[in-house]
This record gives sequence, structure tokens and C-alpha cells, in this order.
Amino acid sequence: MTPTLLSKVEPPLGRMFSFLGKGYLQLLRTKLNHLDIDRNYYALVLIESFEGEVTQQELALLLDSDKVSIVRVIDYLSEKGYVTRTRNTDDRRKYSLILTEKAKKALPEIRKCFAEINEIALKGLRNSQISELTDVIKIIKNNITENIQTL
Amino acid sequence: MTPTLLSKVEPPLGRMFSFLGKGYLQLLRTKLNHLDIDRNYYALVLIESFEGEVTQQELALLLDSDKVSIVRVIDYLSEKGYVTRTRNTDDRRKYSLILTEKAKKALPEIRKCFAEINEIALKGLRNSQISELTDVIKIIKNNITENIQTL
DNA sequence: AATAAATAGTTAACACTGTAAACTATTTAT
DNA sequence: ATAAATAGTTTACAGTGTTAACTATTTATT
Repeated sequence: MTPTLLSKVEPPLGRMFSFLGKGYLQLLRTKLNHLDIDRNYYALVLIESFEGEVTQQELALLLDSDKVSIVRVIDYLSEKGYVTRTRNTDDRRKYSLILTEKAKKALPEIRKCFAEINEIALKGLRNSQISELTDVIKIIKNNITENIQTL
Repeated sequence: MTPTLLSKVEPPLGRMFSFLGKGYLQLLRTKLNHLDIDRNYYALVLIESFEGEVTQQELALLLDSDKVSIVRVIDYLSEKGYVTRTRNTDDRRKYSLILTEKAKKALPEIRKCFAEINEIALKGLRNSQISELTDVIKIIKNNITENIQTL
């Protein structure tokens, strides 16, 4: 393989997206590696934004996930002391997810990291390009989800 | 959780990218589910484009992966009869990866599927938006990889 | 009121993925 | 001749995605 051949092949869009997704996560982990959790940061952000009113099932929807995976997420976050499950008194099948003080203390920094990584990733792009990107990504997401529905 | 709350939270860019990457893969698998392989399609495309001249180590570079993972990929593709390993006579540590007839027959369709999924995903976008997207993605990829180097 | 169906969450199982360490065989450098 | 580097393999372990079967509870049906 000659040196130039590496540039001969353009990775397809799907691989690019996966690569960027992994890169984001890796940066996040690194920036937050002084915390005692190394994943599920965004789950915490979501739980915070619905403080006291979100159940595991709803979190599954918000994370494009399923209830089985969410059990693992909440098990992890509660083992680490970031979240507690509280039985919903109205419907005792449900748990309300409640942030601990530890989580509330960590969250400003977590949110700041999300913003910092955006800044890093989008460096050198004009504002018009960034807003165009978010629009385009939404369109692609819709195109893909529509097409997955019809399988 | 009220119905409108679902739209209250914007998933961060990194999650969006991961989601799109997974969606692409899922569409690919579905479109190609009559083949007896359900992954590593792009590895085949790469091997084809370097026909007879690519080693596992080089494939690892091309796939942003590592040699251990590539052993699994090539084990899988050779079990399924798509690839054979042939010892390189110049350097007997290396294997040249060779496509079988079965793989050569499947590849036009595989490549066609990549193109079809692009069409699906990019539907409704203007050509200018598509070329801007690829530029922007490359910039983001560079920003992320640069930043990961410096860890 | 009794029963059936649906929902929230859990557990267990299995295959796949990412990563690191230790290993063999071979080639390159000293 | 020996040491160091490289290509590939094996093993191990943690994490992820997915399915099926399960309990407890609520809602719908008769």
C-alpha cells in the first residue's frame, strides 16, 4: 500500500457519523475523568431537566433506548450515588428519578463540558455553517427514522 | 411528563452523530439481509479497492481500528467465504487479503446499497447543502482527532 | 366484582464490540 | 549474533444491544 492510498478511499457518511459520535464521547470522558462516572452523562442532564418528573420508560424514549438498557443506566448512576429511584405514589409501577446532591453539584460542570466540546468540534466554522449543520442533521435524522419505520 | 416535553430537550451533537451512524448501519443491514453476512461490508469495499495489496494492519488504519479487531473481522469474512488470507512472499509476517468470487459477485450490490442509503438520508437536501455537509464533517473530524491526540 | 389486557420495571441470557496483555513468527537494526 | 520492531493471534474482561420471561400494578372489559 503506497502512502497516498490512504487518502484514496472516502469513508462513507455512516462511518463518519459513527466516528464523530465516538470522538465526542471520548472527549467528554477525558474532560470529566475526575468524576467517578465514565458514562451516562447525558442521562443525568435529561433527568435534571425533568427534575422529579421523569420515569425510566420516559428516559428510554428520550435516549432512543429501551427500558432494559435504562435499568442498567439507572443501576449504574444509583450505585455511584447520582440518582435515586422513588416510587411514584400515583402509579406504583413507576419510579420517579431523583438527582442526589452529588449529581446536582456535578451537573453544571457536565453541562459546561458539553458546551466546550461543541466549541472544540465546531472550531473554524462560521455561524451560518453551524446553524445549517444542525438543520441538515435534523433532516437526515428524519429521513433515516422514516425509512427505518417502514421496514 | 407532558407531551410537549419531549421536544424540550435538544440532544447534543455527539448523540446525534452516533444516532445517524447507527441508523445508516441498520438500513444497510436491512437492505443487504439476503446476504449471509450482517456486518463488515465496508471492510469488503476497502479490500476490493486495494485488491491483493492490503494487509490486516493496513486495514486497521483504514477503518480507524486496531489489529486485534481486524483479526475478528477477517475471521468472520473468511468463515463466511468472502475473503482469504494469503501469506505475503516478501514479508512472511503479513497476509494479503484476497476477495473470493462470492465477494466479488456481492460487491456491486453492496456498493449500490451504500449509494442508495446516501440518497435516502440526504433526500430533500440541495446539492450545495450536501457538499457543505461533507466539508463541515471533515472539519469537525479534524478538530476532534487533533484534540484527541493532545490528551 | 372478576377477569383480562396493558404497562413499568427487573432479571437472565446471548451475541457483538472495544481494549489491553501476552504470545509466536518473522524481519530489521545494531 | 543479538536485540528491537512488526504482523498477526489468542485470551480475557468490561460494556452494549437485544430478546424473552418474569413480577407488580393499573386499566379496560364483561
